[in-house]
Amino acid sequence: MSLAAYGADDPFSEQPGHLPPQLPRLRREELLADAVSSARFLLGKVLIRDDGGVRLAARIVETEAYAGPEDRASHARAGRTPRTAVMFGPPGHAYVYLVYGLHHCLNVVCGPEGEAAAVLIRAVEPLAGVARMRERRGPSGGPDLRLAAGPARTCQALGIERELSGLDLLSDERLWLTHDPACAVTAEDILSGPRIGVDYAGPDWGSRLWRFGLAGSAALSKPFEGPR
DNA sequence: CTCTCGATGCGCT
DNA sequence: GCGCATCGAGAGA
Repeated sequence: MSLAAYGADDPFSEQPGHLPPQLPRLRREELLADAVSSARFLLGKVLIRDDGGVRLAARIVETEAYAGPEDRASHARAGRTPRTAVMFGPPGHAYVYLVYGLHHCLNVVCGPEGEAAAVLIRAVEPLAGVARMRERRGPSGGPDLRLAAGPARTCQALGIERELSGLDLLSDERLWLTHDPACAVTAEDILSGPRIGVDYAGPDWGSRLWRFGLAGSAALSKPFEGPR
């Protein structure tokens, strides 16, 4: 994958009005599958953010699957509430929430309408607009490749907060999902492991290997255990 | 390197 | 009122 393809090395790439390469958006039918399939599918897809005219781009390298109301680790476990209503809607919308009172996390709603399945975006590799991401992350941002190595770091780097919850990632002009062949991932490069921070869900739902990551990426939020 | 702990807002039981 | 799909600073080894 080359940063140059996104104009990251172009000093004009972060000026308002700069036109990014036209990558095709994901289509809604591509997100109709269950949460586990969708979590794997989203690896290698490119998230684009229009941050007040500054174009940010990042490759998704880590995800987690959340099944729906029956999944004791999912926010949908309490049923449809004002906060989680978007999860019960059609696939392709963003579900953004505040956790621990200070951090935001981004999910992609997937599966048929009413299922309330979703995929948590846990880490991305910066592709364009790295200077802006660094500004947003502050002095503890670390190396470029680790600017968005975590679900809350991803939201902080991309300027994603609750006001964006509910937007349609397949049509919105502020945040959307695209295909880029240069960023594609093959099945044998996908690692899996237990979801992070969901022990409260009990031994069954808490131990499912529903966290997925791109082998070899320096942007993973934490290592995956075991060989391959 | 690993571990512990505090920050902090709010949705839901 | 409880408890969180996290992060970063600081201490110790």
